[in-house]
Amino acid sequence: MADENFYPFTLIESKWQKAWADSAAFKAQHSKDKPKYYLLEMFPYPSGKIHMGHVRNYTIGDVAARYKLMQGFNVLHPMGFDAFGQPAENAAIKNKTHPAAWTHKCIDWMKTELKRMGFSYDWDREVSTCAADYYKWNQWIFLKMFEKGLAYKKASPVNWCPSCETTLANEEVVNGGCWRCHTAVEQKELEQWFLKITDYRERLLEDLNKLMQWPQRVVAMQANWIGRSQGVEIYFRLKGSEKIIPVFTTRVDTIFGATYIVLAPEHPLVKEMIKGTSQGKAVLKFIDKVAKESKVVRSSADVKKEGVFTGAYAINPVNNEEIPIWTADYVLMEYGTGAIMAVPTHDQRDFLFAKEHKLPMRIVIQKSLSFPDATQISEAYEGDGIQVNSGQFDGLPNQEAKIKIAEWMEKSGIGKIETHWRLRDWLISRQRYWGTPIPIIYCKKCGTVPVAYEDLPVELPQDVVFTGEGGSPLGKADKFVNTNCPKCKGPARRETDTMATFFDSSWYFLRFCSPKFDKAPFDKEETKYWMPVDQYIGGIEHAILHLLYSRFFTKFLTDFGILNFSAEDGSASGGNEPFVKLLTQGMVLKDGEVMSKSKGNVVDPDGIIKKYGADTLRLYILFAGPPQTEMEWSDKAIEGSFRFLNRVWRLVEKVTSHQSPVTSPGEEEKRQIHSAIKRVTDDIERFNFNTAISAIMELVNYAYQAGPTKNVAEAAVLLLSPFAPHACEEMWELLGHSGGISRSGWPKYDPQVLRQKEALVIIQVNGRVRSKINVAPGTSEAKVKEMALADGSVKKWIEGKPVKNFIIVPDKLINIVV
RNA sequence: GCUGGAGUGGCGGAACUGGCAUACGCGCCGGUCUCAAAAACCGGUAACCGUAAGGUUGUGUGGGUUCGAUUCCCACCUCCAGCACCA
Repeated sequence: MADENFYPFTLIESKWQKAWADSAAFKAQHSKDKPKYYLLEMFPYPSGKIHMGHVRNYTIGDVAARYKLMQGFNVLHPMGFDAFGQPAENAAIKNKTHPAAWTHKCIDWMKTELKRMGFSYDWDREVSTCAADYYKWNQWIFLKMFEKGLAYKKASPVNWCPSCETTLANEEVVNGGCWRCHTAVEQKELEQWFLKITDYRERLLEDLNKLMQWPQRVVAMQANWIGRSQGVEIYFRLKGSEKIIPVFTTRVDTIFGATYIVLAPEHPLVKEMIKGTSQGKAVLKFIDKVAKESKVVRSSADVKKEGVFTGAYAINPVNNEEIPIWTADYVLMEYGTGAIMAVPTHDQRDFLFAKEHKLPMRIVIQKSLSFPDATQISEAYEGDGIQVNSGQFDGLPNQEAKIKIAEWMEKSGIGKIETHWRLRDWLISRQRYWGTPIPIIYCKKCGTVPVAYEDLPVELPQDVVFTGEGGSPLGKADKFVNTNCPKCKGPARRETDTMATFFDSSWYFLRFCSPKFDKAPFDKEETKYWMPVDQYIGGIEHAILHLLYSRFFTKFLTDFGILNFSAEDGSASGGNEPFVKLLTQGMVLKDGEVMSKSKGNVVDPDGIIKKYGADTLRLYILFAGPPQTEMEWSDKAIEGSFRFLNRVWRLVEKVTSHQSPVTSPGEEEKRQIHSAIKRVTDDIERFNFNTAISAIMELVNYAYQAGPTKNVAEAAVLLLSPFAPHACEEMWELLGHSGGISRSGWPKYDPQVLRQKEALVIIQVNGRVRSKINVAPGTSEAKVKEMALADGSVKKWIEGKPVKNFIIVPDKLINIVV
């Protein structure tokens, strides 16, 4: 936009982008003379264009990075691309190009766009996960895990997306569907590679306590996902047999109220126990029916619980009671032991089921002195109380009984105190081409053999055909598949699955510390200096997946002796927690909805940059609201940010062109400047960028009202520079400075200046504001009291009423109670 | 159901440890400049009563603590997000 009414942002922005690149202004170097600050934003998947979500994420990070740089920190602020993944493959099938070509084109374009935003990245450290010198180290890490038994292959039912034609990790199944295409996920029995993340479940849970500076909800989500539950595994015996049915419960205090047992329809014992009984046919029919139901339907809460009696009985080991064994769809094979003891009086699901099928009930926890009959109750009582009908445990509070019963059962050998976890091992095999080949060779003689370290990388072959007709494309690349066994040198076949891309992103923050290191995934000395990441910024959608996996990687790499760093203050991350502080930014909405092509409500950053410049876009996206919350994009409101930049520009013009006399700054002006410095500094520290910007606006408004001076202009430009760096560099130069604004130091405020000459004291009568008076700071209470009582409008309110009390907050407020 | 969060003008939002509710911006209204417009600059803008001075009400709802509550406590409502027949 070449309009004389507006400042020439197009020229200015390209000028400074070039200047920063030419002078390597943001190059990070290991140095001992300055404190380090590692600021990281989640790297993007190179889908082509950047969207407003990227703009917001990276602008938040850039302000923090530039601010820390001005404060004199040695800032590491890198950027790269999470470049493997399925969209590239889909694009290849559709456009008849190669995934590599498509990806590289996207990366080039995204880089151009990121540079156009003026982000202060050290581009010398750029990494792409699809580059052989990156994924080589994926393979290297995998081999280490294989050696230590953390990577293993096993046949098991796995999540299968029929549309993507690949397996999925549990973390990638969202509401029973594929996280990417939402197709309903099926179960399939396959032999697949897993990572033993369950070995780290205790530490992954325990160390959440160290993450004091993470959003609580992310910590809660991870704890939830890991899902520890403590209880007792109870051994019921099948009547007329030596077979044991283990049952897991967190409420062992209710064991004396167990009136029946329920097995999941898939439970292997079910088919065995019905052999030759009259119930056999009905049970088989039921099992068959459940098997046909999809997982989604079966787990929806409002569906009525169904089940049938198996005809068999179990012996409750605490009282040798015979209780019937049922099978029902509300018991899941995947959780616990696939069998439950049912206590209808103290579990609502059991209650509903027992009522429906007229099964017996017995109260064993009494909530008050009144003792309802089990036939009278209308719902299960799940709260605390006193044990009844519980043998030698009668009369104990149930929480106490829980411990005593568990200990007693363990001692008597009829149960075992156990901890159950929700977290499962991480399935990483993908039947896809565009990923890291798993460095394993299958030999008829030697079995599963790892590729030798010196033979890495196992390169992805380029000449592969993409038909989109299913099956792993690598499986059809004979040249790739057929190889020799590293051990016996005989003919062998390569693994044709590739790694899930979350493997790639689980350690890229370590690679950034030494992106060109060629002896290991990273240089231990460099990670020791730069790690942990001081501030990590990204979307909430990674609260579980990426953040949990990265924590896992950091822990085992430390255990392997490959990684070694400690947090400087020791508090946030006493070692092996990768991210000290986490900020999850909110989404950018338009018309109350997420921007999407199908809804036609996408605002393209490119168009905004053309119209107003990158500085305006940066400023607006931060000014619209706090970074953690959702923001509503407004085409109208962004003009306010543009107007403001022009207003600052004209302020600088006035100061430089009119040669306004350099007067020594007045008291009030100094106070305004220092107050703004304090507010902006405090707000940036807390990531309250929206209020930081409004503080600068107030300073500029003051300058217009009081008459602009060089002092005010310089302060405003310095404070604004992390937000609108191009315009501020230019204005800084116009104001007669050289050497770049990012090296000019962050302004400091003087608390002395902030001390006011006069304090405004609010006078309240009975808690309501009635008047205001100015007093000298530190005026005695007696004097203030006297002044308040003498105030005309106050007199009116206290007339004829006895004053009961005075509340005085020095230099701030006085409340007269009448 | 459990977990985490949010509810403030016409709109986005502010109020850091209880002390002037609505800063800053958008929008709207008025003015200055101009032949006119754009741009800019200045002023006004929670609701209600009042010409005004001034007053009353007001931060999802209902209670409580306090001299004083958007802020703390209790109960509830609504919305968002995550998990969930988890035994």
